[in-house]
Amino acid sequence: MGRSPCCEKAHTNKGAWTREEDQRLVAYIKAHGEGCWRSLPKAAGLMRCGKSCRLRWINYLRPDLKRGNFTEEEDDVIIKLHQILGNKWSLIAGRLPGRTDNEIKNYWNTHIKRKLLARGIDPKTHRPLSGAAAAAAAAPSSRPEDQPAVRSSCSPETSGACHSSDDDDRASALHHGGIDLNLSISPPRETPPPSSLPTTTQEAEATTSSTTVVEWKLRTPLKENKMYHY
DNA sequence: AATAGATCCAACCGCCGACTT
DNA sequence: AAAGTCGGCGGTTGGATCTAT
Repeated sequence: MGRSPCCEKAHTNKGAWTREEDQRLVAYIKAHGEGCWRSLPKAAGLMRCGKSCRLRWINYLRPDLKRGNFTEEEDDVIIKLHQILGNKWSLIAGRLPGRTDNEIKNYWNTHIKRKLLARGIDPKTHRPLSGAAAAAAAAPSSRPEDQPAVRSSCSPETSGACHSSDDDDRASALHHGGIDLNLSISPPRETPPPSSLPTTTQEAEATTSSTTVVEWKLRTPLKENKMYHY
């Protein structure tokens, strides 16, 4: 069946959000709450697609976001959950308060894949790599991006079946992988726990209240929010 | 200092399932 | 039952930034 576009593309902004747009979106959601994303842009005076507003709010402006570098503990949780759930980033994010699916997905693709390869573990199956592959992955000069299976873990022709085959592998991976699966999964929480440690002074201040977080985000130029892990 | 290549991540795209008409 | 709407998800991309030469 045909499907109409989610918005009038000719009259919507695209690309990076401006501070003013952020302010409008935050102000609107503060006043009216989340929901009805389709009508939100017009109501909030934004020339944006509703989907774009939702994404911006969920991935960046939401006051309960943790932000900052991932901890070793979070790394382990992500790895273990990925072994069980596969690329179900939203489910994984649901177990990591303050983290978004997009953030975890990016972090997986840029850091954890590499980390697992360095350990000689296939990030897709969580099984030990074959000898040659492991050697290649462990070689200092070989970056994970150079491994075809890494850049596109699911080829276009297999993407549909990607998860199911993963799921098949996953059960046996529980026995073959070198990962401790003693993971106690707590129910998803609505708000971040008090132990959500900020990683910067700014964040430490920001975590004092949701409002403060939003205000800090709006004060801070977009690119200064970028965090690198060198 | 210049610049080419590598890396990171915010944002977009298209698809899907649930729900409504 | 069919068609349309909407929110949500995962994959991908483009541009900014960093690093190496």
